[in-house]
Amino acid sequence: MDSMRFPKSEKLTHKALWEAAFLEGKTVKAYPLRLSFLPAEMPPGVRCQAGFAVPKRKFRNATDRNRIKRIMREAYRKEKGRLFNNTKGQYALVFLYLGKELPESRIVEKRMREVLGKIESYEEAVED
RNA sequence: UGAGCAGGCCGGCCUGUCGCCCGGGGUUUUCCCCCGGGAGGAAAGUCCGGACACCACAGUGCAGCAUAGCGGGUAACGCCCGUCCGCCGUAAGGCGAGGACCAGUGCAACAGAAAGGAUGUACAGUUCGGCUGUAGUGAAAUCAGGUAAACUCUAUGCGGUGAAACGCCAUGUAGGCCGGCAUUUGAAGGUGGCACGCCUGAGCCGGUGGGUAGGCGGAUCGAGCCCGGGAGCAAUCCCCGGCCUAGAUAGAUGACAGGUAACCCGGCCCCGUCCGGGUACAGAAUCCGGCUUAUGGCCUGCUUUUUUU
Repeated sequence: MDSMRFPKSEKLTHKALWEAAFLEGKTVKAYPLRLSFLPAEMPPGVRCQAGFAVPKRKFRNATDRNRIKRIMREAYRKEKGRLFNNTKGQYALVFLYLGKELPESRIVEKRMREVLGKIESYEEAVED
């Protein structure tokens, strides 16, 4: 199973798509994470593209922002397999960190699981 | 040993699991596998100086800005080294916008009658004129002095923009139609804070209609690093040999677990080869040389001295 990988093709790099997902996408929260997701057409072989953001206002040092983004990325990398198995759609995902302090990895992983689960609920509601 | 001064060095290491970026190789559409490399001393602030790119290989004048003993180093500097002077410190050492107030203008606390078109009080002198002297305040009293991180003057230097530069490819700021103005006696545009000057030069302006998308280069070999020798008080320079050392672009260089060194904090009927917890400041973005600021620790030399033995 190669679902633990997170190659460049699964990174949300397209600026316009990022803006669209952030501003127009559905938003779900599991503090300290906020996820905005938008159904979007993906390149062949890619299910979803994910981007991670930490507000500069709350974390002035680039090292802190980098560390939080890395922790979020690791959590997504570990948990995305479940999402791919339980959903069908293709999405652009933007994760925003809402906390004010440096997080612990296991808490972020737990919240990541919750927030991805809400996409599954969303798909079920749309199908009905 | 205490207190202090100067300089240098390090910025954890090991193992495992899962990952990211670049290069090379295998397989060669993909998928996947192997090997190698992958943040800092400040990468930071963006405060100076350059390289590089475009505008005239950036020219003249004005304005503006910067620098300021003397000598040297350097690609260059507001940096560095040496030295004189001044100030601070017992000292080791540290600090200094340290040119000019015989060009002009301005400013000046307290004291004092008065600090620039002054002349009060007391006493004395007198050519009887606020004319002269003394006392008194002050650094200075018609004798002038201080001050330029006051304007200013002198000398020297500085053109502008800044990798979102710039070049190439792609592109609906295109192509088409209508009207007007121009084609060397020149439309229009470029350049700078301004005026000149210089350059491009056959298109330009208005209307109509039409709503897209970015990618690649620049870009990692350079005033480069290391060892040794030489010149010099030193900064630094020269020579021989060796080395290749991050290149992302919503931005890689990581996450987790377990050991361990050093240091810090806390604990103890037990003060140790103990137990528990923690890991400074901080993330390359075109590249160099500096400065400044943030920060954990180690080492060396020096000063002082009775603070201790």
